[in-house]
Amino acid sequence: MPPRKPTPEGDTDFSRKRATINDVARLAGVSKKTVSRVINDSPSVQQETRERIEAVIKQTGYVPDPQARGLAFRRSFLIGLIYDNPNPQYVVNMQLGLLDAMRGSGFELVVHPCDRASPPLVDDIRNFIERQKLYGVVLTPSVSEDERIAEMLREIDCAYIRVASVALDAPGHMIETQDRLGGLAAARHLAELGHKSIGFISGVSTFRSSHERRSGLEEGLAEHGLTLAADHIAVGAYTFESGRDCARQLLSLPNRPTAIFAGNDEMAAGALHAARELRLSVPGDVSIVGYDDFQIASRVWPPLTTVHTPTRRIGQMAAEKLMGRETADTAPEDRLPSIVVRQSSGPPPQ
Amino acid sequence: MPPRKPTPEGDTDFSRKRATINDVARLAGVSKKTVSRVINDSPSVQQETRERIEAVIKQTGYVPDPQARGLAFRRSFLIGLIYDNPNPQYVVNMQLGLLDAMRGSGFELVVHPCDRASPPLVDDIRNFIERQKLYGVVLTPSVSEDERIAEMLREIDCAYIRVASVALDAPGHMIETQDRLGGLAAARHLAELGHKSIGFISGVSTFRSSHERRSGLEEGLAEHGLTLAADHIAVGAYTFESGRDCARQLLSLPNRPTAIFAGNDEMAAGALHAARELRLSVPGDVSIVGYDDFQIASRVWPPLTTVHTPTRRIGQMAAEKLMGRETADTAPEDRLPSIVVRQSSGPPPQ
DNA sequence: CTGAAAGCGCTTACAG
DNA sequence: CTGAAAGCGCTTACAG
Repeated sequence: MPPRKPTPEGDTDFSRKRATINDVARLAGVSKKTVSRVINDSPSVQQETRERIEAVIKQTGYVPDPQARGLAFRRSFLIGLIYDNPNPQYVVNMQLGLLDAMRGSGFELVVHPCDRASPPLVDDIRNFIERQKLYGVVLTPSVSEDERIAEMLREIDCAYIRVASVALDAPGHMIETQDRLGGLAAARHLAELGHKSIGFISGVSTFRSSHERRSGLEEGLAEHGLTLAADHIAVGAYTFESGRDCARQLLSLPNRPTAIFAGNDEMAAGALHAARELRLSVPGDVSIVGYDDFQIASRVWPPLTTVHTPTRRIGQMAAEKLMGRETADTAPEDRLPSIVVRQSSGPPPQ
Repeated sequence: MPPRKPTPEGDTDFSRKRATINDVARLAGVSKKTVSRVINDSPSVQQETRERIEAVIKQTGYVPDPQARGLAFRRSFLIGLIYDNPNPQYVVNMQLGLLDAMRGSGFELVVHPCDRASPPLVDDIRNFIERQKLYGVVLTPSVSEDERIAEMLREIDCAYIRVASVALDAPGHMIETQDRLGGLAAARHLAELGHKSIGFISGVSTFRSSHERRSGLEEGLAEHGLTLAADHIAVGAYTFESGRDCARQLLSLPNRPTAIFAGNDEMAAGALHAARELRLSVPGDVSIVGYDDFQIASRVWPPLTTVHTPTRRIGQMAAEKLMGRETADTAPEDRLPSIVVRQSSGPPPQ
C-alpha cells in the first residue's frame, strides 16, 4: 500500500492525526470563530449552525487543544493541589476526590507538595501558579491556613479553594471540614461509655485542626459536666512517635485517665504501643480513640474506634466548587466527621 | 500616585507582568529567534551575544512560557504518572521521588490513577497523553506490566518509563525494582534463624511482583536445602483482609509453618491479626515477615520484620531517566530491596 | 552566527 | 448571528 498523499483541501481521516478547529470549520462550512463559539457555549450561534458544527465535531472526534486554548485564554486547564500534610492516605484520598470531580472535565491535576517552614514558600507557590497559568488551586491544611498565601492568591487573581476545619475566608473560597464536630462526637462517645477522666493528645499547634478537635472534645465533655484536666493534655505532633511519647506520659500519671482521645490515628497507634509497654490492656484499662479513620485504624490491635473523615468527598467538593460545578447538596453525613466504633473503646475499669 | 502609563517601547518593569521573549529580544537588541536559541541551548550563538541575552534574562526574571513553548513544540512540559497500585504510601512515595528529580526542571507532574480492568483503559490513557501532549509518562505496577499499553505508547511515540520488578522492555524504558532479591533476602533471614517450614502468602497473580517475590523466596530456601511445600502457599490479593484469611488457613494446618513470608506489609498485618485470633504469639509461635517497609510495618504489634523498598528513590530514578538527566550511578543499597529486621521474626519454637 | 516570515491551535476585540 | 484580522508566546524552516 503506497503512503497516502495528504489532501490538504479535504482530509477527513482523523484517526491518526487529531482534527483541529480549522478542520471542523472547513467541514462545517463556517469560520473557525463560529466553531470557537460552539466550543465555548456562546449563546449567539444559530441553532441550525450549532447542530451542523456539533455533528462535525462528533464525526471527527475533535477535542480542542488545551494548550492552544490556554495560550489564547492566558490561563491553563490545570488545577494545582498544594499541600504540606505528610500523611500519605490523606494526600491520596484528597487527590482521588479532586479527580472524581475533574473526570471528563478536561482539567488535569498537578500536584505540588511544599514545606510551610520554607522561607521562599509564598514565592515558590506564586511562581508555580504564574508559570503554569493555573486555572485554580486547592489548598489543604496546614498551608490552607496560611494568610500570606491567601493574600498572594488574591493579589494575582488566582481562583482558589481552601480546605480547613473552620471558615477562614469567604464561603466561595472555603470547604469546611468542621473538625470541632469530630471532637464532639469522640467526647460524647467516651462520656456515654461512662468515662469521667479523659486525656487528650493534641496535634501540632500550627494545625488549626488540633485546636478544633480539642475544643469539640471539651464542648462534648461539658455536656456531661466533665472537664479536661490541665495535666491530662499532652501536645504531640500528629506523628506515631509523638503519640507514643505523649501516651506514656499520660498513662504514667498517678491519676491516669481511663480514656485517651488522640488527635489522629497515627498518634492513637502510638498510644496503643505505649499502653502495651505499660502492660495496660485496651480497652480494659484504658480506651483509646483516634481521628481520621485511615487504613491504619483497622490494622492495629485492637482496631481503633476513631472519627471518620470524608476526605475523598471533601476533595470532590473542593474541585466542584473550583470549577463552578457544584452539584446538589451533599447529605451532612457524607461531608461531616462521624464516630466509628471499633474495639479500642469500652467502659472504664470498675 | 497616578497610574503609570504603559510604555510600549521601553517597558522594563516586569515585577508585575512577566517578561516575554519579545521583551528580552528588544532589551538585548537581538531578534527573538536568537533569544530562543539561548533558551534552547543552541550552540550556534556567539559567546558575547549569549552573555548579553543571559544578562537580560536574569535582570528581567524572564522564564519562557511553557504553554507557548509547548504549542510550538507540539509537546507539553508535563509528565504523567499512570498507576493502579491502590496503596497510598506507594503512590505518595513514588510521587515524591518523581518530584525530587523534577524540581527546578520546569516540568510538572500530572497524576492519572486508572483501573486496569476497565475496558477503555488503553484508549483513556492514549487520550490523556495526546490531549495534553505529555512530554512523557511513568508507569508503575501493575499497569506498567501491560503490553497493550506499552505498544500504544510506542505507536504514538510517547516517551515512557516502566517501573517493574523485572526487565520487560528495552533498558531505556525500564527501572527495575528486582523484587526477586527482596524475596531472597526474606528467605535467607528466615532460614538463618533456623526455620525449616515456611509459608508464603502471595499477592494477586496479575502483579508480576507476586511471582518475583515468590521465586526469590524459593531460591533463598533452596540455598539452605529447603523447599516451599505446596500446601504452604496461599494466594492473597495484597490486601489486609486477604492476608488475614490466608494466614488463618496456613496457621490452621496440622503441619503449620513456623514462619510466614507475606507478599506485602498489608497482608503481613492481616497475618498478625490471624495469629492473634488463633492465640499464637509472634514471633514465639510463628514469625511473620512483610514486604515494602511502609509506615504500617512499624505501627502494628509487634513491629514487622520486612523488606524495605526504596520507592521514592525509584521514582527519582524514573523521572531522571525520562528527562534524560541520569545522575551518577546509585549505590545498590539505595535502589535495591533490603531486609529490615524488627520484632516479628525470631527463631522457630523448640 | 543571526533574522524575517510563517505557523502551532486557539481566542479577543472589532466589524458588519 | 457570523467572520476576517490580529494576537497569545513561543519554534520551525528557510535565508543570508
